[in-house]
Amino acid sequence: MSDTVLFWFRQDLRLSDNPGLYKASQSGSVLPIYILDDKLDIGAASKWWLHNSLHHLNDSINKHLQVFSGDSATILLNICKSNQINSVYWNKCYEPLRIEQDKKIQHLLNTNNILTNSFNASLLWEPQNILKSDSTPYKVFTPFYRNGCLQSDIPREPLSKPENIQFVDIIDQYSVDDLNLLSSIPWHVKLDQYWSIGELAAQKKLYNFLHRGLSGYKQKRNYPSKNNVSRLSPHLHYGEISPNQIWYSLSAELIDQDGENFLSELGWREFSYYLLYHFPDLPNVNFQTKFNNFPWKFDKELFKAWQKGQTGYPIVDAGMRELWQTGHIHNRVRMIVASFLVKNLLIHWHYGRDWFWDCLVDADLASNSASWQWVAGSGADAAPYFRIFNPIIQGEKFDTDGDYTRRFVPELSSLPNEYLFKPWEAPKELLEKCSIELGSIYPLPIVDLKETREIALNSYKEIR
DNA sequence: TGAAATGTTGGGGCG
DNA sequence: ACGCCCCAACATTTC
Repeated sequence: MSDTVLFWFRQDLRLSDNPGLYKASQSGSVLPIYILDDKLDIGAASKWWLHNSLHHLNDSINKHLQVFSGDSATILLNICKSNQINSVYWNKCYEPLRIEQDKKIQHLLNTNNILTNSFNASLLWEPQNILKSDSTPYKVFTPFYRNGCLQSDIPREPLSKPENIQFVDIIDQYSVDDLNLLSSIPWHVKLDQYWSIGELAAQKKLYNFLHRGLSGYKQKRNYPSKNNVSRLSPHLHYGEISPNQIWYSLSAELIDQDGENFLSELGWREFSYYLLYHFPDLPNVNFQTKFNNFPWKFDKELFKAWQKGQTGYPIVDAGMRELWQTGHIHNRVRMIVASFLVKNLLIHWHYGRDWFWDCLVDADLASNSASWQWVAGSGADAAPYFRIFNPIIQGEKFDTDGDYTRRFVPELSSLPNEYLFKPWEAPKELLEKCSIELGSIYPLPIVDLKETREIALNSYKEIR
């Protein structure tokens, strides 16, 4: 007769390559739980994903998942006490709030004679292990990745799914639906058609990407109408797949230029978590403090136009509408819409951060914070502030055939490529022929690119 | 993982 | 043949 141990699912909603679950299953019968902690801030689209992911997880363990909501520490202690459990397993999270919480939980449980066992299941390299020779953290990606990560221990090899886990149940618990992760307004139903959720879906998506998307990745990943990006980010966020599984899925012959480039994107994910770990203010505070004096403007109407995809710049609007419709934006287009918000509308990156947080199915504190700071120019190893994307040129360059823009801005679909990214320059007759009335069916540009670019550059001069 | 301004070069038209 | 201008094409600098 083995003891019952508790396994606490968090951002690791999978059975394969799950070090905590693997160990737990070797130590006794497993009580698998999920707690929706009331201190966690989760965006609406991400809640939708979580709702579905928990259902998939529950199905994969024959409905043994026990679900709770409230204060993690209190709940854990209560479960352990009322079920005579004296050992708890979980995989670590690396966000500041979690780190702080976990420390307290560990202390609380230990002082109640309950053992705690935690593992790394979500990072290839733990942030505290990668430091410069002067034992301070890296602040630039390339040396972090090349000299730090790649010269350090090779990533842990993925574990198989534990066999024959003995699950135990308790009575009187919530079901996944009781967590109320879905909004009562069914706005999220539109997302259903775009995503398959859960561990199996993540594995399939990786497999498809390796066979159909990886070849030519380095160059083709910049084109939003091509299928050369993995779209694994939401699966990674909830740990339906581990970075280790992705890392080791590239066999030696796949590690060419394209493969290296793809793996380095995992490196950027590591870098974001690394920065967040060493600089816990990253989500809120400019990494480069000189940006604290930047003369941001805030115009509610301009911001709304950006959110709704009504800026009058087709590639920007396509991106913002992709976000609203699908919960996702292609990475190239993320940079374009973000640059437009921060450098043409001169709106603080916090506003963009918050909108993305609510709308993205892959909303992730580390990646979202680091990436907005990158675009704004305020981050570590960020894009220089004066690098300002021109949405016309970016559209012409990266959506050459216009397929992406036409898909999300259908009111312009009959416009020839020549004018697709600058419809206000099209001859009157052509616009009429295409039934496009600018200012009603599609907006005129809400700001002038040249003018706002000048203001942005002059503002930057002020803070230098 | 920029874009615009400025500088340089070289071919062709022309007197 | 030569100088001059124009300007596209490319390179470099600047923001």
